[in-house]
Amino acid sequence: MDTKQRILDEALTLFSEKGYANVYVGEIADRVGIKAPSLYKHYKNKRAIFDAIIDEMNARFAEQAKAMAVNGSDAAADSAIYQQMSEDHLLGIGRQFFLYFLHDDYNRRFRKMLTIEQFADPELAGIYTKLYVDDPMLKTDNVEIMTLHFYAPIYYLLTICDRDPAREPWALETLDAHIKQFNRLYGRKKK
Amino acid sequence: MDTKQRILDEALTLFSEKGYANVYVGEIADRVGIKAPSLYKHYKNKRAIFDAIIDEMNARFAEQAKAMAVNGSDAAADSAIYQQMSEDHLLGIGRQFFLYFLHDDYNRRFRKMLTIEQFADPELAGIYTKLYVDDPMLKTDNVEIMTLHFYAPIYYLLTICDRDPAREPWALETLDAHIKQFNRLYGRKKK
DNA sequence: GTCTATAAGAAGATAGAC
DNA sequence: GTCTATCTTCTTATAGAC
Repeated sequence: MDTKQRILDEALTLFSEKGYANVYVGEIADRVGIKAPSLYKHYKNKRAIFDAIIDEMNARFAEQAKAMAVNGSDAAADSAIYQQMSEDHLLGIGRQFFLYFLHDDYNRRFRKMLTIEQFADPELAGIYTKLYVDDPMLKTDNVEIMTLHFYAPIYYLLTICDRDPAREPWALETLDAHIKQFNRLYGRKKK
Repeated sequence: MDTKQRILDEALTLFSEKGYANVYVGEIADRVGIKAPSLYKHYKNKRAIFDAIIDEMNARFAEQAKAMAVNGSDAAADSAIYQQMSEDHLLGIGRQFFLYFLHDDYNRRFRKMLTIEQFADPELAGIYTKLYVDDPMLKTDNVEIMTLHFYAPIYYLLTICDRDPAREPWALETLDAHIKQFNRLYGRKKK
């Protein structure tokens, strides 16, 4: 990875742990293995590093959305989507989503950074809401509440683990129990 | 309100909007109507203001918990608690909880401040988890998932409104729809 | 592109008069 | 308890050599 990208990477790590204001350029430079002034050959100033992270993220998620769009836009089938899935399939989807977002380094750091910075910058609040509210929710027909009932507990468990990673085993148990119960309440297929 | 308390109040407001590091002592002093150095007659340093907020919060919530304990510790009845309630009663509980936490100034500001600072300080993470995970959850018998299904969507809607207050009307509609659906899935009494 | 040296400014905190 | 003046430290950012 080139220096310019490594700066972004280390900066994101630090921002996600301490927040933008608590991270000093010298700290980022240290981690990259250069001195602070060298960093200014790659980025105009500290804010430009932050903005570059946001830009990169927007690009990544746009790409992800494009890939999703292939199979995710069949609105007519939405209302039946949960009933048609087997419990095992639902469990798989839940676990996959949960573990991916929890452990994928980029997602985890970016989510934590947004959590910290959301109230200071309306643009960041908008990005957060888009990623964790608007994008995941199926709003067609009457499935909005069903999706809320499926998704909100998963989101809730995710934020708990972000705060306290030691709770992950409990969260995974709870996640499974949640989805089984969800399937009992909403589902038709039993296996 | 005396100056010492007003400092706490203005500091909490600022911390909840911008985070600890982005708030300057001079800014707090300005809002109180004094100069920064005067502030040091009331608190040893900036951190002491923050700590005093945490202490005051701990005291408030401890008191609140004591009041709750009078009627909230009947574990044996927990498993039936949701079934025995009418839909209107459930709706009332949900709305009351949601609106109180959203609009009570102290709760709102304190929650936002914790959201911002949680990753920088394990103690704050612990407080957040205690307030929004451990305390609200009934862990007795098999009600844990049922409570999760009732509570997680409410918590989720709360965080959305913290980020974007304009979504409150939508959140209230969604809240009602959630609870009605919850009651349909879990409840027995219909009115 | 990286370094050392350093400027420029911000922010926390203290001294001492009133 | 509040003020003005000031100190000190920290942090961003630039200058200029290599």
